[in-house]
Amino acid sequence: MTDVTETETVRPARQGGESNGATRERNEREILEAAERVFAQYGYRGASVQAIAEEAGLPKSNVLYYMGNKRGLYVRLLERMMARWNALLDDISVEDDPADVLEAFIRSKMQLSRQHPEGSRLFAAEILGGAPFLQGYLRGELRQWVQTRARIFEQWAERGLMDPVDPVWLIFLIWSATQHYADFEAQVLGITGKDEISDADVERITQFLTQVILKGCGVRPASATPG
Amino acid sequence: MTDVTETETVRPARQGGESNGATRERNEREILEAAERVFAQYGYRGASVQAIAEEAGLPKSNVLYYMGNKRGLYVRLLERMMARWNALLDDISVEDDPADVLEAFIRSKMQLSRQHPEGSRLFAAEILGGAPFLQGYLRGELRQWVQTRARIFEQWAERGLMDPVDPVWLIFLIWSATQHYADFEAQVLGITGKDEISDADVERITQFLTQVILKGCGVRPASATPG
DNA sequence: GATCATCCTGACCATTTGGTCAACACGCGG
DNA sequence: CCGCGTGTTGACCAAATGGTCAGGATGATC
Repeated sequence: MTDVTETETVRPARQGGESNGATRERNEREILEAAERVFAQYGYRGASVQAIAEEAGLPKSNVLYYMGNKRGLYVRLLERMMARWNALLDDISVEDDPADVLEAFIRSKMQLSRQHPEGSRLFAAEILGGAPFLQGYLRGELRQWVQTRARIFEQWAERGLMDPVDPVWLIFLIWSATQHYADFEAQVLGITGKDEISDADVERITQFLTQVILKGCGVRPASATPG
Repeated sequence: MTDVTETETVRPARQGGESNGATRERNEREILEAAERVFAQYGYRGASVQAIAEEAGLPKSNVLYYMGNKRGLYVRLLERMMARWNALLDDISVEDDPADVLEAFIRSKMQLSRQHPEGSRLFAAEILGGAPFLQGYLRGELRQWVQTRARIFEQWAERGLMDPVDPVWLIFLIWSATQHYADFEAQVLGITGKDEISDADVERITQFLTQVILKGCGVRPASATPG
């Protein structure tokens, strides 16, 4: 044991102080990202803490140290996703232009799927499995949000600004059409033969959806040149 | 053995002959149904053979006896679902009326989601996880099917029978909108407050989607009264 | 009544699961 | 130098995982 070429084994990334909670912040971020990928791919039951740990490049014990347990980690991810979702649901009014609102709606929803595909898939997997953790959210906040919007759509219809379509199903239509490109990405890629969905594709799809849906419910496109 | 109230312990469902393969048929059907539910809810990794067996009311060993192993059972379910899918994809021609074809497309896809919600969710979960078992199908058969249809849509557009929208994205739009009511059923129920989606609901949704999508891509509704 | 094909299933196995815990590393303020 | 708070992690655990297998049950056929 005189030859000392390998005294310490590997040494962990960083221990002890490192000023403030920088370590915690960094590791938590890493773990959350990894967990989002794994949960999105395998669902809650199918994902293993071990797999998440490997994806994050940490020992399993370390993941548990930061996140407590699997369930807590999962819930935290769901809440983060719901927060992102809520963030883009700003208020609208009857006075707004339907075309503007619908286009913004489609565009922002599309961007959410684009910027957080794993989060989108995580959400989808949760709903697919019967939404065991999100029942409350669906029947509460989200339901309220939908009803508020639906009311406005109805008023637009009364004012002749759009066809009298069922507003709830219209919202579902927009959700499904936009969500599709995150959740069913594998299908989209397989069929189109692409190996990724480019920014340009996203823009074209957004315009396609906007065009078809606005026209489909009788909304006149916003006049780009007023007067 | 004169008093015959409980001679044999419990007695399995049925053993031995039972004429032909009736037992096999019945048990396989039972297992496939149960497995479809469980896989749909938890995904491939998350589903356990034990859970499937309990759902089917059989010992785990029995499930393995009939199905060989988990993977084989899963693949068999996927293939069954693809067969159902293919069954409704009859051929269309450029000479057909776009409105008829699109409406039939939406309606049959909606019915598929309706009649086999678990199968739909199973398929969705598979795609969500990156389609590890369905890569071949997506890049082969399904891709061909989409391209054939797309060609026809383009020809319709050239003939002025519909707007020149991208046909592939139109197909994705219809898929996503219809699939949504199976895959996101929990969300739909949570938000609408219903406890099930009725036949009447399905009919209304079908008509809503038909109306919006046909109008949205400039297809004139089929003239119910010719002349 | 022996043979056979089919069916049934408890016991068992190696591996993986989520989770706990004690031991330890580190820097800082006393 | 001694705690102390924070971070790290291998060893360990009971339970569940997918899968095997031997032993037995049953009815049809010869």
